[in-house]
Amino acid sequence: MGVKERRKREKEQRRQQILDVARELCMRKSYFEVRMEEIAEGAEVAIGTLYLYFQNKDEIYATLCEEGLDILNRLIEEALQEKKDSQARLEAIGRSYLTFYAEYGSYYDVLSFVGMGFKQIGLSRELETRITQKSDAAIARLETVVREGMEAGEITGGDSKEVAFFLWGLLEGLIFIHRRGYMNAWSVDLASTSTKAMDAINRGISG
Amino acid sequence: MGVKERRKREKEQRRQQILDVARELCMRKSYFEVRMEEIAEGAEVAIGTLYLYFQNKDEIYATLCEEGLDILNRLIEEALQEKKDSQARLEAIGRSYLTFYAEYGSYYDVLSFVGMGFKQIGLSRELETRITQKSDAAIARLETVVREGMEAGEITGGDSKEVAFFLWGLLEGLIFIHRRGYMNAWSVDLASTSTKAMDAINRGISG
Amino acid sequence: MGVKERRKREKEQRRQQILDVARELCMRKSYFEVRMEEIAEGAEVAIGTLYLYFQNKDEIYATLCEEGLDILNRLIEEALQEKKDSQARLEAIGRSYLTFYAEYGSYYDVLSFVGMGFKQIGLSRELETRITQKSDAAIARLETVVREGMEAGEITGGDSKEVAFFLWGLLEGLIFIHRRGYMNAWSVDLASTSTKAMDAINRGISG
Amino acid sequence: MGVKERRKREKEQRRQQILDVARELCMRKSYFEVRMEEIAEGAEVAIGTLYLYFQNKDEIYATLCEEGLDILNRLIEEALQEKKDSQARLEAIGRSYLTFYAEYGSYYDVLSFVGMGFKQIGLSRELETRITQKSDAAIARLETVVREGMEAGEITGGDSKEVAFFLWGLLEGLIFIHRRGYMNAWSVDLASTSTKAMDAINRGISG
DNA sequence: GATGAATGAGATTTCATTCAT
DNA sequence: CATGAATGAAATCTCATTCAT
Repeated sequence: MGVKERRKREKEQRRQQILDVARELCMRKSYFEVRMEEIAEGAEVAIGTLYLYFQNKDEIYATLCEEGLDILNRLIEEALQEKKDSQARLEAIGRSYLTFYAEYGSYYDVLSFVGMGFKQIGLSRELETRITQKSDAAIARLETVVREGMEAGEITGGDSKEVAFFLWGLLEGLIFIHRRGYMNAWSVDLASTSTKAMDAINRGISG
Repeated sequence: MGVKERRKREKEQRRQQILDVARELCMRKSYFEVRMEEIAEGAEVAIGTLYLYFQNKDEIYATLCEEGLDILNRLIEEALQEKKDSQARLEAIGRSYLTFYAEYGSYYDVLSFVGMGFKQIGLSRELETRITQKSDAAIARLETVVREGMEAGEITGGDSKEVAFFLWGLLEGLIFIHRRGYMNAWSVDLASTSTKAMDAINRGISG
Repeated sequence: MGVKERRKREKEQRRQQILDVARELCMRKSYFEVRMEEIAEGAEVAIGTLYLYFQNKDEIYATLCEEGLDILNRLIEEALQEKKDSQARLEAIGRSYLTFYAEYGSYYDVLSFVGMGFKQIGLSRELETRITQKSDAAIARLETVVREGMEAGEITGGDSKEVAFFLWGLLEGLIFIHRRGYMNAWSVDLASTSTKAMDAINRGISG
Repeated sequence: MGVKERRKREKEQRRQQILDVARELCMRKSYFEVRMEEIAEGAEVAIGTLYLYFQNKDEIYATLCEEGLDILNRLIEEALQEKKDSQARLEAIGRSYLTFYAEYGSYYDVLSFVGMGFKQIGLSRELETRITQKSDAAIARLETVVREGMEAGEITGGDSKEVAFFLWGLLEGLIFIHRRGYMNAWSVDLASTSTKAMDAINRGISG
């Protein structure tokens, strides 16, 4: 009985090991440049073993996306606990996203390809659906906060979806720029810049 | 006499034809997925011909980047003509970027890889330098406008570089999100959203 | 247990198979004309398999050179056993070289490019060093025999290196001529000619 | 009338120019590495022009061989003038060959491929015949000298063809070794070594 | 005669995936 | 379950030769 359990646990561990290595590699190079052999080597398994845990290379990638979205959604949910004020709630979401980028940067890089390259990546419909759902969940959460803020009269700006999108866009863009090295090149600090940006936006949309 | 001229014209046309096809393909797939054979087929030339016009695949890609940056910088410069007010100038730059994305979207996609994948792409130092310079020029232009606005007391927010970066980040992020299809999925309009975002930001940073 | 052993043996066999085919082809055409595809076909493996055993085409070629030099050096060493007289020793070396050409002719052809084309061939420094060393070993052996003969008063002619080189040159040249078909065209026999040449030289240099 | 002549002269000059460049290049790299474009550039003509003067790449190569053989035969003929003694005549031929290598080294490299690679090179039968004939002429001349020496009792060694071949082989081999850089590596001088070799051989075959 | 842009077959090399053990 | 050698399609790039001007 215990044997079966141990087997299952070991299997899950090995699966995670593979994902860990793949994520690490996707952080350093483009997905297209990561080779299955590298993943196998890093995870200390044979190439063939990768195919016991994942249907193909794309599924590994998609699984990373899913994991990343899970983390992001969890971070957002945690950050929203006990925050009543709309401004504070928005700021909490923003901070979650920056934390996600800072602490789970390898997931971020993977995720930034979602949607872009997915038309070309062969994925099981099931996995694609899950990713789309989780992706939507994050946006939906943000939009809800904005809408509630508007209903409470704490936020102005008309359409809650539009406001949600430009808040998201601001963060996404800052990270995009940082990731590509422009901030370092110009000696600009991401944390400071995003704080100021959030403040400015908050002033601009406060009711 | 005219023969030489015509030859030169034809050569330039064919070069453009190759770039047009390459740009179109880079828009639909990742750079890594575009094959030289496809470009050749699309441009109706033999594969070898591509190598008469460009040293290798990377040079084609880099040339696209350079062209894109030239267009963007021109659009920005044109938009800034006759705008005296800082708010108007910032808005003009923002609109230039959106126009660039709308009208030259295929360039945008190519450019969004700049910095990201460049470490892996083998480019002549000369070309790489040109691209970096042109990339910096766009940022520098934005920062100058912000700084002048601060000096004129029309803009607040402390560091001009930080403000410039979050303005850029906002636009970059909105386009990023739009490009990945989220706006369409949520029935959100890019133009409307970005106008509102710029307004909010302007309110937030106006002195 | 036996499985591992058998695998190793099979791998070595396949490696030899590839080298055999490559050597055969290098014998019939110039190295530059031999295509990887031909080698693969001849060895009845896929092209990709070649790259499992050798880093690239040049390494296959270099390995052939190394193998050839090993055989040559072994033949020379064997031939020198139990020969006390300088004349006999020189003759033994000469005969070794002719044997090498006769029995391992395919190696000879490969080796005759060493030094000539090597500047153009991209080799690992390690392999290049090994080849140079083994190449030098053969010459050094010959020179030693000549020098010892001079010290024993059995050989005259002044400089041992010069004498060693012209002995080597004689053999090299005879084989060169034979290999190019001139001897057959003129109905001249290599064995007979080289015996006479060695005799004449021996008379010319005997103390 | 003069126009036609000038045209013909110019054409011959251009042909020579092409051959000069090709020879120079064949000296520095293997024939297979020399590109038609390089030859065209060096000769300051268009690629297409090469094909007005030669049917294909191989014909350029073969023409170089032919020219080389012409020079060699002329040198030998000149050297044999007024030499009565067999020893002197043989020495004269040897010296011719060394001179040929020293002064027309670029031809030598080209010639050393004759016979070796010719099966693979597509040549007009006419040109191939001419080359074979000229190649044979050099050997025949040597053999004649040896035979006359034997008839005069100045040379011993049995078969004149065999003796001729080992004399030729000696020179060929020494140059072969020198050309591949071994003599330089071992600080051995070609001129000195070949003089000693000829002396030794002469002693060995003198009647 | 001269040009040189264009061709396209063919070379080397890579890597996701399979399958016999 | 795990292995990893083998596969072979596909990618980039080269270069002798042609042909319209």
